[in-house]
Amino acid sequence: MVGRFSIGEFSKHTKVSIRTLHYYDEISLIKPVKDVRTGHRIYSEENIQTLHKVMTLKSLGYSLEQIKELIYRSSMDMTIIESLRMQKEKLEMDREKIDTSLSTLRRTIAILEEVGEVDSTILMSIIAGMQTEKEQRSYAEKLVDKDIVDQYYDVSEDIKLELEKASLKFYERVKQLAEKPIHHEEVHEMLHDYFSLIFKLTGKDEFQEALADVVSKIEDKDDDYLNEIADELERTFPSPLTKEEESWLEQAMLHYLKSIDIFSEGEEE
Amino acid sequence: MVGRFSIGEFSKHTKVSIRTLHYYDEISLIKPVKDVRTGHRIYSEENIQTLHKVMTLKSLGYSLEQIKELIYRSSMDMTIIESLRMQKEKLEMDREKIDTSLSTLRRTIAILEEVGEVDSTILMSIIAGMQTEKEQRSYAEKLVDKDIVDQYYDVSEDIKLELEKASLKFYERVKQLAEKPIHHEEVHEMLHDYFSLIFKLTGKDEFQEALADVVSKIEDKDDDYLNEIADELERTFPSPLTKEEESWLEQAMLHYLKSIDIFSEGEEE
DNA sequence: ATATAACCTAACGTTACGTAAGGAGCAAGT
DNA sequence: ACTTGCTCCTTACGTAACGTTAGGTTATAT
Repeated sequence: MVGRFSIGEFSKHTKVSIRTLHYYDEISLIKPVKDVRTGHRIYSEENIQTLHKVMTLKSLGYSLEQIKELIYRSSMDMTIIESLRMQKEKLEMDREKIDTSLSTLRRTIAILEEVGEVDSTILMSIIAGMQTEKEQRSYAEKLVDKDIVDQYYDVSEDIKLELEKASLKFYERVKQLAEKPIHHEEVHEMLHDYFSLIFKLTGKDEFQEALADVVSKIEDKDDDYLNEIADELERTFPSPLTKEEESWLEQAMLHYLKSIDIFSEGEEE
Repeated sequence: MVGRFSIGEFSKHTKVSIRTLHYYDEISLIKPVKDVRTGHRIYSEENIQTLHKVMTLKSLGYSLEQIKELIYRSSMDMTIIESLRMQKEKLEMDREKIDTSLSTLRRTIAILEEVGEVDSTILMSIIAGMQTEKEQRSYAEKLVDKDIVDQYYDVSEDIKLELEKASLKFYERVKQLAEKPIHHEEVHEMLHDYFSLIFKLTGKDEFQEALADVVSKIEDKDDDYLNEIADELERTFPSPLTKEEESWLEQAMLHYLKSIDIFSEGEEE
């Protein structure tokens, strides 16, 4: 007899586990002949071909259920091309997700290598920020002109890294100082450092412009709409600060902005 | 009471399903307080932060088991950087797989759009060939000089497509003609077309050179080794032809090569 | 008081197998 | 004749991260 294998031989030959073959038999994907007397499965040459098709489609990411449907038509016509296109789209989406995750991981690793140890809540919110950059952009475009948004987000990875490190430091200092009075010198220093860096990285004029734009855009919208957006923003991109720290920071910022005429002249150093 | 939510409120606020919250409670990932009287879960602000960390890490591809370990240390030290690196490597591997599958899908779709309908076995073996291009290269490098292998594989997608379409046609014709005598005119024509195209696409001289190299390399090795490789090759990249078609083709090729002096002068047209 | 909404626990379904557990049939060695 | 040992069989639980009933209890609205 040529081309008749026991399940063990078949498994060795195809490098597919016996359990897998049992399973494929069970779900009627590959049904070998059965020896009526012993109940043993007998595989043929044809089963090799079929198994090979299965493995091929599996490597393209198809489920066994889909494979079962595809495999038993003898000619691959226009129906299958649709299925291939869908599979392609699915994989393209998977790839995009992986790409953003990889970018996030690279940047996070870079940050940690420089900074050493970080409060986990803060780090997580930075990571979340990176992971949701695309969504952030769509949100931002609801509030600000697209070219301003582009200008803010289309910067080099290096600059992003600097900004992320700055935010990290900033949040850490907020958490440290949140007990102190808002007119304390260290508080002033912290805010000064933060704004200076932002000015340096995004350009002072540009930042002003964007800010002014946001303010004017916000004035146009009605409150309900703004509350809705604010709510959704909080959900999607939560801050690492507690409610108390948040309101403390708000006070401190107001005080700082009042104390120096922020949008007037050059900052020293 | 500020920041105390029922599970329904919490679910609406975070957009995480109630079932998921139940599950996270069950596996001790997020444990809200429980009203001792009613048994109802009561979520706090802190739970929001934790849930947010969970979602963030999940978006990076971590399992809930891994997340549980990562999440309850307050500072992210050098231990986590290792974990991030591993996750990065994992994603990079995933990405590579997806990329080869996408390339295969693109090429397959292109073929089907041009050719229309195809025998499924043949198409599958072409797809399998595309999916295993990398492995094929490593195998080829065992038999042929690396630069010859490179020369063969490092060609444009267009040329690859041409070759794949040619193989497809070729196999189809083999299956059609396999009954006929090997000296039949159509058989001669088929082999002529096939070799002509290969010569055109890879260059006749280059093909000869590669072939000669293979032959000389093979002569060096001992039979056991060659049989082993041949066996593994058959397993990994099976042909769409049956045993009979295969041996018919071998005869036909021998006849063809004898009938014309293949490596002599120019082919017409 | 009663209807309805919100909550609870328990448990099965999903995907593609891995991993025992327990048993049958057949050969070789003692 | 008995015991190993090998290959095969079926049955069935475990995995990850929930979705989806089902059946029962509590909270809120009328």
